[in-house]
Amino acid sequence: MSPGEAQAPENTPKTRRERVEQRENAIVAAAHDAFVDMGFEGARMADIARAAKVAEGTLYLYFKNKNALLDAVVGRFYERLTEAAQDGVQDRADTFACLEFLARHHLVSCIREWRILELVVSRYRNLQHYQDRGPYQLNRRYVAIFDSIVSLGMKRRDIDPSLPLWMVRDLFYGTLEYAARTQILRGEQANIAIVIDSLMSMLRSGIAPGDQAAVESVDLEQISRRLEQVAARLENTT
Amino acid sequence: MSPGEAQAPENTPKTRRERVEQRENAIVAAAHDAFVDMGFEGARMADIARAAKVAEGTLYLYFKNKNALLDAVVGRFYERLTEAAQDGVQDRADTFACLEFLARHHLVSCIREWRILELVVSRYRNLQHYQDRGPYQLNRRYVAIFDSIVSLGMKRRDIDPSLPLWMVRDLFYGTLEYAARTQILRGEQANIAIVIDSLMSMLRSGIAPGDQAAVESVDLEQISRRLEQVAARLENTT
DNA sequence: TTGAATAATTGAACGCTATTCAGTATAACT
DNA sequence: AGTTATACTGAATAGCGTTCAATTATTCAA
Repeated sequence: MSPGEAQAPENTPKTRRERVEQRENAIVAAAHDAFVDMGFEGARMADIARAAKVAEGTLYLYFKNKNALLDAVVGRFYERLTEAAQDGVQDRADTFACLEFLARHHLVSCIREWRILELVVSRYRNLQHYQDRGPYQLNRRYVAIFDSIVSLGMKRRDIDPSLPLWMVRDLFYGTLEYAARTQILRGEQANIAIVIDSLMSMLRSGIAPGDQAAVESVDLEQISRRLEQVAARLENTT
Repeated sequence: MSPGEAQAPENTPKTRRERVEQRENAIVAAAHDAFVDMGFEGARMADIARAAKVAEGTLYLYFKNKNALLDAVVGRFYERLTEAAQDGVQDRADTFACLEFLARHHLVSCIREWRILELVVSRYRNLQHYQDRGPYQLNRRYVAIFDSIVSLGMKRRDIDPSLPLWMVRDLFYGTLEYAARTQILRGEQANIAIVIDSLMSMLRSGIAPGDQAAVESVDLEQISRRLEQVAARLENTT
């Protein structure tokens, strides 16, 4: 209100909406840290309240219960994930280049925010009514980016259209999640490049050796040409 | 002890060891059902005790705590899984035939005992000290079967030896777990065949269209033979 | 068969944590 | 300033896993 007042939202926000939002952010941030540090069960509502500088009861004015608090934390994770994925895909034309970007992005994000992913895995993957909870829709939105790349790739015949889309998706994200876990368990610094290269290689030509598809189709052409030459000579001779 | 005694362990087992074992089985069975029906958190120790016809305190004589009870339930799951996998692999020579068997076995088992798998995912995948708990070793033993198939496949050059073994493993089991979840979420009856066929196809030749490797290598042989025929005739003629 | 010694079992009591709610303080508006 | 509506508080509640003093069953020597 006072004209010279600098817009410093961190100290004394003026509107009610701002105050509420700021408090919600503080709570979600406190919950994020508590969950990451202690896991879902290990994090106590009392701790979260203290960290957010709020009474325990106040948490329940902002979130129905501990699960809803987790939904909020995980929701923000998916928002970050989706935004970055969208950005990276936009300026890439080639199907496999897009897939490689998405793979690297997913892997790096999963490794960086591994504790969040653990929460997702352990608290959503086993609930019948997961589909009713917030992060489900956000997950759909994230995955939709991948789906559109693959659909387009199938139209372009970069990807075999007879494969079910969901199966390609399960292979892609299933592999990446497992690979991320492997990297985490290994400790050391994670070797992103090897994972991505291997995955892309397997996507392009399977697990058989020597990238046969490419190599042999070259041979095939050469041999075919040679056959025609020989056949032509034979026909000329006789 | 008494000579005419029929071996009926269900009613009045004689030795202490038998009694203890029988009770342990009853407890694990009760825990299994409770976990499957209600999930880990939903299942109450009081319920399990009642179902096993035992006092609550008795559970703690047999298992250190609720987690140890889960370890026992999951341990038995892995034992079943490993035994069947071992059996199926034994009488199969071809690398890809083994992989296909393992894939189908894993997928079918995961779908059949989905609730158990949910427990595994939600309670082990996020613990730092998972490696200390019982089921870790059993999981290793199970996965070792796959590893030995792939290692042998690499020696035989059925599988590209430059791929990291762990990466092939992550692709295999990551894909199958995600695919199992997809099948479960879809409801209906699960379509095992499509999952397995798609996976094997992607393993053999990636996601590119036309199964080129296999098809073209057959063409290659045919053409090569034909070329020799023509060449032979040409040589005879000239 | 006895009876002491040992082992197994019980269930009420404990501690811990998410959640609630009656009471209190703060903001909004006239 | 006074009044109403809104936001906040933290002690009280309830439900669960876990413990342990008391009780019952089993073993085994005499």
